[in-house]
Amino acid sequence: MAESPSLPDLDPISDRAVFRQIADHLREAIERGQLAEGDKVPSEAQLMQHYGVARMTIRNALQVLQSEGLTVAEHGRGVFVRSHPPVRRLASDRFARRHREQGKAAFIAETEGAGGKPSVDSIEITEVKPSPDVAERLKIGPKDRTVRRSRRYLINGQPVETAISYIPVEIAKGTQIMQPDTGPGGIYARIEEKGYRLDHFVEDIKSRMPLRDEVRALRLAPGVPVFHLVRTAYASDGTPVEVCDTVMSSDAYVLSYELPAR
Amino acid sequence: MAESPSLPDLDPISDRAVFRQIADHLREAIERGQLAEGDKVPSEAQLMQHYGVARMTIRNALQVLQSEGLTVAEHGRGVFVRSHPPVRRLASDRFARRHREQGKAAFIAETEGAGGKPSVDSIEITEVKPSPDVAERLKIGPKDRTVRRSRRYLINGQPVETAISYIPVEIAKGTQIMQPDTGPGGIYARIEEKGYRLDHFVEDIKSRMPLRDEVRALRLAPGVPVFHLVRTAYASDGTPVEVCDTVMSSDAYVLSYELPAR
DNA sequence: TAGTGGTCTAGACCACACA
DNA sequence: GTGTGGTCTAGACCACTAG
Repeated sequence: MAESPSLPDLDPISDRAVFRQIADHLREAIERGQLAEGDKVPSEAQLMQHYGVARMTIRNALQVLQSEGLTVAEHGRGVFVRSHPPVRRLASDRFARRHREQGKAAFIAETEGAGGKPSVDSIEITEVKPSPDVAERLKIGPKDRTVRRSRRYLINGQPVETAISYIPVEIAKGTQIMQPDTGPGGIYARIEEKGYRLDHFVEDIKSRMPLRDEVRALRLAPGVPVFHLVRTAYASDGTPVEVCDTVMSSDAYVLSYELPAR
Repeated sequence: MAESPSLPDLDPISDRAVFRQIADHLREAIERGQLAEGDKVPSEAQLMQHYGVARMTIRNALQVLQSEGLTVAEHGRGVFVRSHPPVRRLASDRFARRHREQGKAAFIAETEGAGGKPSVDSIEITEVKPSPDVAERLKIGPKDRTVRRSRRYLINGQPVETAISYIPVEIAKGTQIMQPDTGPGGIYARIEEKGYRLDHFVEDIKSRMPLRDEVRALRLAPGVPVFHLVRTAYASDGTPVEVCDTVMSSDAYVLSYELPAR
C-alpha cells in the first residue's frame, strides 16, 4: 500500500509554471526519500484532484521527472520511482595480458569475476571500407579495407553494451578474427599471435543521449544516457591494430581509470 | 531562408503513434543532413498544416527530439537543430608533475593550451564533516574534518564544470589550500610541498542526466547529460590526500585515457 | 471490471523575438 | 503587429494491468 507522500500546495504567487512546481514537489519527495526507489508515484487522477488542474498539466510534470531519469511509467500500472541497478565497474586493467594468457576475453573475465553471467549475441562479421574517423585512428587510407566485427554484450540476459571492432584486413586475414568465435583470449590474443605485441590503448569517452536504435538494442529506459567509448589499440611499434567503437548503458557502468602522477 | 525539408506523409496503416512518426520524419531529415546544424525546424503551425493534426501532437513530436538532444527550442524564434560546440579533450596526462612545476594548475594549463580563456568563479571554502562516500575514499572516520573547496570552471565565459575537493584538515591546515587563490601549481603543488609525494589518481566516471541545480550552474540545454567524475589522489605511501567530485557538461568534453597493455 | 497510463483534439491566453 | 513557442483547459477514446 503506497501511502501518499503529502505534497505541498501550489504557490499562487510564484510565476514558476504550475507543471514545474508540481515536478519540483515530486522531485523533492524523491530526494528526501519520502518516495523511495520502486515506490509508486500518485496516479495522474490523484494528482489532478490534489492540485485541481487539468490532466495535461500533470502529464507535463511527470514528463519532466521521466526525462530526468527519476521515474519510469508502466502502462496500466502506474508511474514508479526508478530503482538503480547495481553497476559494474570497468577497471583500467581489464586488458591486462594475464587475462588473455588465461584464455579469457576482457568482458567474460570481468563479468564472471563480478558473479554475473556474461553472454554475447548479434555477432556479425563483414569486410568494409572504414569511415573517415576509423581510417584516421587506424592510420590507413579511406580505400583500405577492414574487418568489421559487431556484437552485443549481455549480463544475465540484460543487454549492456554494443561494440564494433575494426581491424585492418592484413592483420585479421587468416585468423580466427574472421570467425564468430575468436578463440581463447579473444581478438587481442589473435592479434598478438600474428606478431603484434600490444603496447597500450587509448580510450576516448563521450556521453550523450541514445539514438533510437540504441534505445532498442540496449533496452534503455527514458532519461538514461549512454557512454560512447572509442578505444584504439596500439602495437609496440606504434601501429594502431584495432579500433573498437562501443556504446554502453550508463545505468550499467562506472568507468574507472588509474592515472600515474608522473 | 530555411527551405522546407520535404517531409513524408503519415502512414495511415502503421500503428506507430502519430507523434512518433512525425518525430521519426524530422529525425531522419536531421540525420540525412537535410536539416543541418543550426537550421530552423518548420514551425509548429507549418507542421500542423502539413500533417493535419492538432498542436499537441506536433508538440509531443518536437518534445521527443528535444529530449534526444537533437533540437533546442527558442521562445519566440523557433526550434533549431542543435549545433555541437567544439569539445575539449581531457587527456590523462593533465596532472603531470611538469605542469605543476611550471606553476600551472591542470585546468588553466590545458585550456590555455587549447587557445581558450579559462576562468574560475564561485570559489567557496568551508570545513565540513565528510559524506560517507568521501570518508571511505579518503580512508578517514565520519567525524574527521575535511576542507571543502568548491568552484566552477568556465571557458570563454561559458561554464563547463563544477568541482568540489575534499582534503583532510591535517593536510590542508596552514597551507594556501585554505585561501581562494591556492598559488602556483594549485592544490596538488601545495599538497606536495607539505611532504606528500603524489603517486597516482583514480577516476570513477558515471554518466547521468543532470539535477535541476546542475542544469542551472552549467547552463545545460535540454537533452544534455553530464559526466559525474570522482577523482581520488594518492600519495606514494598509499594515503589518499584528496577527493575531487566534479560534474561536467557532456557537451564540452571528451575524456581521454591511455592504458598500458601490461 | 475498474484503474492506470497513452494518444489525440480543439480550443484559449500568454510571453518573447523581430521587423 | 505578426509569428513564434510556453502553458493550460476539458474533454475523448484506446490499450494495458490487475483483481
